Amino acid sequence: MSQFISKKNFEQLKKLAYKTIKVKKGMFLFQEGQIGENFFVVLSGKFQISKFSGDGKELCLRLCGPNAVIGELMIFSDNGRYLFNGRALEDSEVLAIKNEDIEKELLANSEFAVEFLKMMTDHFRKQHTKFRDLVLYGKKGALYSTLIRMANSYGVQTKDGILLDVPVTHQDLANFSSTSRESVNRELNTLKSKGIISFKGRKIIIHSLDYLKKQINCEGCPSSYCNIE
Amino acid sequence: MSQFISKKNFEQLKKLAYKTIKVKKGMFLFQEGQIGENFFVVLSGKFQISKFSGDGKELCLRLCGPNAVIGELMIFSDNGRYLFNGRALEDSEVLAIKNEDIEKELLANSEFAVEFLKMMTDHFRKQHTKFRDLVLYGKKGALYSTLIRMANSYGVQTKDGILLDVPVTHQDLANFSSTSRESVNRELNTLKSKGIISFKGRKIIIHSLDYLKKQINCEGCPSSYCNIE
DNA sequence: TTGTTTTTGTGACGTATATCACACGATTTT
DNA sequence: AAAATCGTGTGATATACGTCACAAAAACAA
Repeated sequence: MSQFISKKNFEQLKKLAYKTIKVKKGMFLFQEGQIGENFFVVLSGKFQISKFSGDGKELCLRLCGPNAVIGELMIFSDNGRYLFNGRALEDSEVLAIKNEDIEKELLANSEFAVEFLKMMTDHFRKQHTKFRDLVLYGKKGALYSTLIRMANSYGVQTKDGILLDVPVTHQDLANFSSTSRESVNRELNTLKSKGIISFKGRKIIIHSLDYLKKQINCEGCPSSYCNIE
Repeated sequence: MSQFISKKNFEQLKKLAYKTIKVKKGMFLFQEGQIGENFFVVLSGKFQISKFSGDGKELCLRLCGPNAVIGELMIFSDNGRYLFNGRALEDSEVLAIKNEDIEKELLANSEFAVEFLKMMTDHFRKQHTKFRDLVLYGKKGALYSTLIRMANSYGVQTKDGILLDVPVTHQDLANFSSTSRESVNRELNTLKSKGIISFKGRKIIIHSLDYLKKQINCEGCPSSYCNIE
């Protein structure tokens, strides 16, 4: 998120914080439906942003490390309920900022306003692309989208391909793709047999990101949008 | 859309328009992927907002009549490409407003800014709920969601139930629900056999909106979000 | 009116994918 | 080292849903 905002204004944003919160691994910083008028800047640790579906499954949407802005960007909104869950995957620490303090700053500081609003629209656009992949390209598209995003966020270029240097299980990938563990397993193995990916221990190496992108018409999209953060 | 903004500021918004555009029935006012830095206020007629999926099918998201704001609310964004298609369902007329003129006004007029940003966040939230229904509750959920939204937008309370007083075919409902005409037909007929809905000519009467809402956990959501506009 | 087009209804069938069951290896705990 | 837990792999089966084919009904046009 912070790539969308200049260092100066990001510091300005952090100055608006009124407290820091420590969140233990596994705990929720916020949950969907809760009333809450804060949002948060991650200082350390890692958060998973998700929604629960009717039958109790968890759809994961983002994986957020330091400098990510989480919570909601629902400024000037009356009905301030969180749309998502934010759970710490590790012991973490965040800055909490009140919506109303952002609102005041927006009206007072137009340079900040421009960058903040830009961040907001870019965030929305990012979220939009994720839902698009889920809705318009089905389960397989959602998995491919997840792999591409993880490559953009955690990919390490090696001579062999792009190593997804993050510990994820097939179940995790399933949660990001609204599908089942078994289906992920099968699809990964067919991708492997096609030579698109391979495994190094438990981690995935992507040999042809292009193949994955082509399947979901993800041609032009810059990696600043197309990531998992 | 306009319910989120006061009459005064809505008039202010319209004053920023630099031209009016007539759009013939069936024509696109804008298409996804196109570069475009305008957005539009519908003066007359009706527009359908949609996206095309990989295999050429059309996912419909909104149905917009007079006073709706369409195009994008992507202010301060560099890469101004439309995310959606906007097609006229009838001969229509719109006001065109340049993003940059909104941006200037936002920075100059803080009363306008507050209301406009509120409209923006509410719009995001609305869009979010639509995608949520599509992703988290499957085909059936998407159909139920579409029926509920149409009830909130076009429903007429009669002694018999809520009449959806808008001409829609099963194919239209399928397009709004990312499913097939045949599936819509079957699902509508099972809803009918359960007494949830019935037909009056080609139109649908909903006898138990609650049943539909319960299926997709749509309890608290105010009809200002949960509509098709 | 008659013919044409659009919309709806329904059976048959195929595919995608969820689910269940269980095995196996790897890793962690005791 | 043994036991327990966790992640992965894979077949069998069930289900949801799309597609195809075609018929009937309704709406519209000539």
